[in-house]
Amino acid sequence: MNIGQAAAASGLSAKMIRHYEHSGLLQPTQRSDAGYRQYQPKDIEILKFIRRARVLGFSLADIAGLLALWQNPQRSNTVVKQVAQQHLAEVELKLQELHAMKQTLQQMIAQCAADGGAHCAILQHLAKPTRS
Amino acid sequence: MNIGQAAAASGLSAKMIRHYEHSGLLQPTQRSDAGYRQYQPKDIEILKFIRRARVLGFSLADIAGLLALWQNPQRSNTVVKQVAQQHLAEVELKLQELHAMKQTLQQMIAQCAADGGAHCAILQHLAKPTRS
DNA sequence: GCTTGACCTTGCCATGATGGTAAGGTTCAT
DNA sequence: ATGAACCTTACCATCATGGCAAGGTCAAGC
Repeated sequence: MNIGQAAAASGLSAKMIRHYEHSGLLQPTQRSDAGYRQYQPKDIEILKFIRRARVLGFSLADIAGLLALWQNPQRSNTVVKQVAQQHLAEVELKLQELHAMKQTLQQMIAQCAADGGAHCAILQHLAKPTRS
Repeated sequence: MNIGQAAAASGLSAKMIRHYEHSGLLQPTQRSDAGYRQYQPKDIEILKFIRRARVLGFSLADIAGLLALWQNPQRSNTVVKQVAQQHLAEVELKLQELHAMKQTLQQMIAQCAADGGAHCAILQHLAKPTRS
């Protein structure tokens, strides 16, 4: 299986698969005589694992740790849970920040007449916020 | 007023103020004989404007546009509102994505025993998700 | 006057995950 | 044997920010 097929099968881009290998997240694969990377079904499972973790927002550094735990029969689920909880905390923090942005933006937009005039509540707020 | 004081007064870092000038967001300021940037009270207001817009998550490109509108007496608040609405839409999109991550992470974490054993619902989910 | 510390200058490199592009080699089907 | 579709490496770009290095400047105290 060449990298293009591995990419299609895993949902990653070929570009990223090469990048993951280069940055140490993946073990270098076997190569064909011409130097093409060869992927086995087992490799595809690893690529899918990475993709799912990326969808959940885990960093590549986190994923490196999760992959090592996954492949270690002596692992402790306590460690895995800690990694996930730490990431969840970061996600929740960003959610709060974005929520605050959303609230303020909505208020500003609601106060803007949008009648084509020069008076603008949004610019006013940015220039000298009345509150928040 | 030197850049350090301008930074303290505006809440930006000196580094970023230089960067904004370099990237065209800010007009180059006057310089002292020694080449130090000199900031007037009016400049501080601009810096504060930028900082407030950054807190709301506007990109530097957006802010360049907002600044130009702010300083244009012929502006139309319709345009300003469009910029804000576009940005709000992006914020809401990211909120949705993060919310989905949070949901899945919470489910995975709730299913993880964390008893120090090797069995791990989190890794299981990443390896072969049952659903979602 | 000279030293010292706190400030300023420019310029380069790094982050994190991803995309693009370029220049070249391979495979396969026609 | 030719062309399309694939593969290879290597470099550059994004976006906003921080860090570091090497050097100039200013003000206060001795």
